[in-house]
Amino acid sequence: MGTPKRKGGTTRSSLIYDTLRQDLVNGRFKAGEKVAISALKEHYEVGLSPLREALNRLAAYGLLIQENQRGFRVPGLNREELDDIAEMRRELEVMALKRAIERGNAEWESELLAAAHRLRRADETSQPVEEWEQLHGKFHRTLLAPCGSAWLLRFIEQLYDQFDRYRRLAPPAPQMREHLNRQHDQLVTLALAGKVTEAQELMEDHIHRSYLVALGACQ
Amino acid sequence: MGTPKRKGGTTRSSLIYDTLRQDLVNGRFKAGEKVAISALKEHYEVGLSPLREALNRLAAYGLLIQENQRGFRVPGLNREELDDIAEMRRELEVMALKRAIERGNAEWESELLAAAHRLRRADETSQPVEEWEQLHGKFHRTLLAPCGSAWLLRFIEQLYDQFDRYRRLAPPAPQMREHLNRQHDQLVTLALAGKVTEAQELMEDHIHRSYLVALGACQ
DNA sequence: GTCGAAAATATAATCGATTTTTTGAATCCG
DNA sequence: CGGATTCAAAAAATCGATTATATTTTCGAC
Repeated sequence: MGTPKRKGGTTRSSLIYDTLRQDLVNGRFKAGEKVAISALKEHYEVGLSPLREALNRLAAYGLLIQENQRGFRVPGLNREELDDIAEMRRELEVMALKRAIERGNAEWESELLAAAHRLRRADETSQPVEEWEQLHGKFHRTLLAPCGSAWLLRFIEQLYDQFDRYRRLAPPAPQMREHLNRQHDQLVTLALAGKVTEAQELMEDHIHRSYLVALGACQ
Repeated sequence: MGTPKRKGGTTRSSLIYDTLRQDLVNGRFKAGEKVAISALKEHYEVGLSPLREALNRLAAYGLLIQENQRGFRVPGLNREELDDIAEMRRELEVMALKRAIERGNAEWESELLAAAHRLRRADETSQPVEEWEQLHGKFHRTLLAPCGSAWLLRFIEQLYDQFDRYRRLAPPAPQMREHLNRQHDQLVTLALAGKVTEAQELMEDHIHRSYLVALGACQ
């Protein structure tokens, strides 16, 4: 019958992968630190096999560093790496934005407006930070989604995670944050109006300002 | 002493990863096919744990598709995907080439000449194809190596592998191949002369011609 | 014959234990 | 003392077996 016997088709490996990815991006592990596998095992109450599979995936994704025979380490935080990440994010997101604006359809416009609205509301009602982060990521993904390139989106997602490791660790900058929030709405306006160049310039500025905030994590 | 007691620090997991990566890029698995884990286990004479870790890495890298509770599949080959891969490769390699030319030093110039020479020689003496492929990859990596962005190089490497899945499967096109080989030397000349724009244009053409060859794998 | 349910089989995922390698401390010459 | 060497403890990697899930087959009712 209509029983919720719906199988999500999930696996311990994937669950722990998602959890660890979140925790790594959120800076819950000290940068540069060695990963104590058996401690994780205890902490997350998970077996060794699924845990190791998740760690292997995370290393291939770039959120961990794998060293043969000596396990996994959390990547360090340093300015040069952040420069690289921010620069690549800028290049790729600007590229994707152009394509998204040119290819986005009416359905996309609605979703984009909705995502921006939810983000704005979460900010005004000062929701828990994790809630806001979720909606923020969702907004940026929605904005670029119709760019037409699965690989481009994949790389951008990866860079976004890398970038967020720094940004979430940086000290709060309320004024800048407010400015960044306003830019989200401006991005929507320009995107819906089809103003490619202006939207691209705004995106550059948006990422640059975020970069300035994220820099605070490097000292 | 000079004893070859050099510790490679390798692991079964990494060995099987490298082997599988090679075999996947070389098209030794049918596209779209489900991966029979226990068959691989036998074939490569490896245990289940290291094998699964390697498969997880390959899925995160994009050479396999992981589906919870139903194992791994080899990605299919289709034109749209190839278009995406080639287009991204073009964008990113052109970007990297500019930076590499601007930042490459004398040491790089020597290595680039050497890599081009080895590639040319392998072609003239008709070495085994695997030898040539190795040197070809090495040449392209050397060309872009000093671009200064680890992430850019990482993405390019990934796309190169994806692209090669198609190219190596495509029927031979000796005439085009010869033209592509000449372009390698021209790329070196332009790069060493610091002619950024011309080198970029040549790179675009090079990737486009390779794309035309690779298209042959789609029918 | 065919559709659907239920048992049987095959495969994926996970566990617990073992082996291998690294790390860190203690020891031994020079 | 300093530097290498050995040994013990810790950690990583791997194995063999078990459990859970998907897939195939069988079987009975229509």
